[in-house]
Amino acid sequence: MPVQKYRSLQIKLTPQRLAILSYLNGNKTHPSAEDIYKAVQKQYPTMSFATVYNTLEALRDKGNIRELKIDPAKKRYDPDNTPHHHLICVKCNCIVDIHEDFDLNLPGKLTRGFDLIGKSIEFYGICRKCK
Amino acid sequence: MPVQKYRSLQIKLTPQRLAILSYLNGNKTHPSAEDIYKAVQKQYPTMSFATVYNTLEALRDKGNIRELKIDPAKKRYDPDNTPHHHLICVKCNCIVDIHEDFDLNLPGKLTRGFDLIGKSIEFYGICRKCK
DNA sequence: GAGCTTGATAAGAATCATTCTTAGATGATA
DNA sequence: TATCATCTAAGAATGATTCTTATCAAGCTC
Repeated sequence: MPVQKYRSLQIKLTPQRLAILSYLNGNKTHPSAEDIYKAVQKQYPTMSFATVYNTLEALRDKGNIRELKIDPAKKRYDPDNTPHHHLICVKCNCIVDIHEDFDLNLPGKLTRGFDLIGKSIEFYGICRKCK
Repeated sequence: MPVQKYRSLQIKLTPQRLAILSYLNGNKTHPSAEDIYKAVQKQYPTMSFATVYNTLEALRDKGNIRELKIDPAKKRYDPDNTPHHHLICVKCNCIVDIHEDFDLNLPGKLTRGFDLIGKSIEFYGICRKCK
């Protein structure tokens, strides 16, 4: 596992954190804290939920992962921090990435004095499995 | 209050429900369950949280309100069920409606076998107050 | 390398929004 | 008005997340 790669995160690299980073690296499944806990626990049986949450919070604050507001029941995390959008199944809540750059700008008269930061588009539908 | 207007909802119209509907009618603030509870409690001191949730669930299932997934800490409800998007302050979580029809289509090759239902665009920024 | 300081970990308690349960009350309809 | 399905209220239960506390480890300074 390329520890080097994580140096730039500027957070202390402990074995638990490396295990979480390794699980997230290249992961396309948008896991919840519980998903991550369960996966990493196999390797570190003493892993605690608090460590998972602390690490995710640190990574989010460093801009390394995105916290998704898609599932009202729980937070989900997106390790892919290139700009992209999501296609979500309204039945099973599964999420698929959409790597397409939509040329979309908010007309100046509608910004209501906001300093704009970004945008996010969610498409809703029913996935193949749920049909 | 136009009780007539709510007949089409096909739900039993009790005083508590009418109070909730009246609070929601024309409301542009995207309230949480707690906001609604607090507001309606003034009129009905015996109102319970369960009634608020039950009513919101019924209204949502009838398509009369939208449940917003914008705030990870709590559900928020949008009484405006005409198609529109949102502009959200990342600091105070305030939400402003954007009534602009963006011509936005997901290319067929990206649908991954989903039956598409709809889309939702969120713009993020910092509002005038929070600057 | 020893000691120090800061931050991380583990375990469980605490919190908070939401959902469930139950018994009793009320609206809708004929 | 009688019937019945549904609603209400109160509080318990749930479940994700956050907080607390006591250790422990990493990385710096000397």
